[in-house]
Amino acid sequence: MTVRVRFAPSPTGYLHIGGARTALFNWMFARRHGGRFLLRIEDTDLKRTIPGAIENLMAALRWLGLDWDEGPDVGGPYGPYVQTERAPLYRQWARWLVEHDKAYQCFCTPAELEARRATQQAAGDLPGYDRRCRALTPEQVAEKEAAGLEYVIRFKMPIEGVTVVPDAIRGDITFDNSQITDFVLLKSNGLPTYHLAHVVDDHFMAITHIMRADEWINTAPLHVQIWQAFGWPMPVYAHLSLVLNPSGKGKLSKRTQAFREDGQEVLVQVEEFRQAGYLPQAVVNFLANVGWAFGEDREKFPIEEAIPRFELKSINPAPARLPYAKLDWLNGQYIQAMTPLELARAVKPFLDAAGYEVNPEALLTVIPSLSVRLKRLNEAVEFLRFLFDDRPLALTAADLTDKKLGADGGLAAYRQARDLVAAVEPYNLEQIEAGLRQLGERVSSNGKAGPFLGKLRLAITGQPVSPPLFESMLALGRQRVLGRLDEVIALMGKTP
RNA sequence: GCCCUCAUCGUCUAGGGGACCAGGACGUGGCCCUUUCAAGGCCAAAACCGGGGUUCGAAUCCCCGUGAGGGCACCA
Repeated sequence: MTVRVRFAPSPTGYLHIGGARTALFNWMFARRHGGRFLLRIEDTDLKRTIPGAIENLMAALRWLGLDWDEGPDVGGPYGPYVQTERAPLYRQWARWLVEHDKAYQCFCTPAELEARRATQQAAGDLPGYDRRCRALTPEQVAEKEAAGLEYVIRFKMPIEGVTVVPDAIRGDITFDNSQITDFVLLKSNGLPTYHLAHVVDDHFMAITHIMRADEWINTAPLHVQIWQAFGWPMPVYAHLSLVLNPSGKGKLSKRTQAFREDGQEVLVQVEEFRQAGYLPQAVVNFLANVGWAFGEDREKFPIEEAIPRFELKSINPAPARLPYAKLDWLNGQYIQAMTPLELARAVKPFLDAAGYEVNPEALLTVIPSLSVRLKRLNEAVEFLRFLFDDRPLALTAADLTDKKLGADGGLAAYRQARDLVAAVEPYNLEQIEAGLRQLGERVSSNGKAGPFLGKLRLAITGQPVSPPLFESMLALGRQRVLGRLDEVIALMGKTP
């Protein structure tokens, strides 16, 4: 039997990082077993559906490299893959349940239900439907229907006994049936709730394993009962642990912002990770380490290598916060592993977005120094600002002065550096470095080039943090370097 | 309130009765290297929630606490 799994998001928001992990685990499982991974859109909540969500979901999944074998866009033998397009199917099977005494029509209005819930709550009673329509006689039902009253279809949950939910990660979970009310299967607008829709779809789409988030555990007994009512073979359920807020308080939600304990906001939507300059390989690698481990004490790995090792039984059932700091480290590792050309290409869109005109040659010059420094691609913008921004340096003479550089604090040294830059031939890394290093050693009281080169780097880039001096000079070009040195000399000359 | 799940360094995890005075990674601290910032190298601090059992032996199995999370919708 071929393994068939699905990722079934509702288009009520953009793909968030927790959802991405659920998708990843399903995808890995499918790939591990040579099975099929399908994408199904669960859009039965018309009120909460937001425009553009499906496109965002698909784009995010694609960006992560989680390709689906069947889905709304690619089709497949079990379509359609959008629930609102399958509405007649759910109605048909809801009716079947009513006809077989497994479900019933309920005419209670939302207002009535809410009022009763309020009463229950006030009395400290167990909230939940009181099942009054379950006792309706066929005549009463016919009467209400004839009167044109709207109704929903509710499942006839067994009143007594227990329901066992087999879970591939947690083992059997037993629920008292008295804890579960008669849930709505079909809403009055004719669309199904999740409970009915997922069972019908997973059956007709021949799903073999359902990997979904922990939050579904409590309704799983209902789902087990629905499978049994239909008499359909039940797929394997595996409830993945929740991804918590970084603060550890509450689950990560796609609709709320998330904060760390120190109050700093963290990214939640997959799209935000892309915009912040994270690499998809890094994000996927990162996610694979939350709730699952590669083994052999290995944290960094291409996902392809993880696939053959992926097992349901090795999934950790404990809820986890996302270790965001580790993502930064991983991303940095992946950036370091890129070739200069790859990195240049990856960084370019971020520079473009900042309005920086990229001179390919200059960019390539500083790429090697970027490689070990960047944690996120978007950091290149700040780091390379000096290359694109010729505004006068926001520095004071004091910033550029060092006692070790003589009585004038270095003014003479800068003048010599200027002459050197003007004359050096050819203008390349080796020549620039040889000349300036020699100069630095000569002008510094301790005989080391360090102090002078440090100040010179600051003078030329104007940034406390930048690529190393010589690369920066090369990328800038001789004329611009001379211009900046003139600026510095003028500045220091004014305030001796 | 009721029900369900979970529980190893700050965080993510390895561990599935003796191989564990508990391993790795990130982060943190120190040192080295160094023109800034990084990267890199070396070193360090840092955990089995508590209490009972079971057993010759428990991080590993059971029970009870406690804590954290989830659920109790015509939302998914």
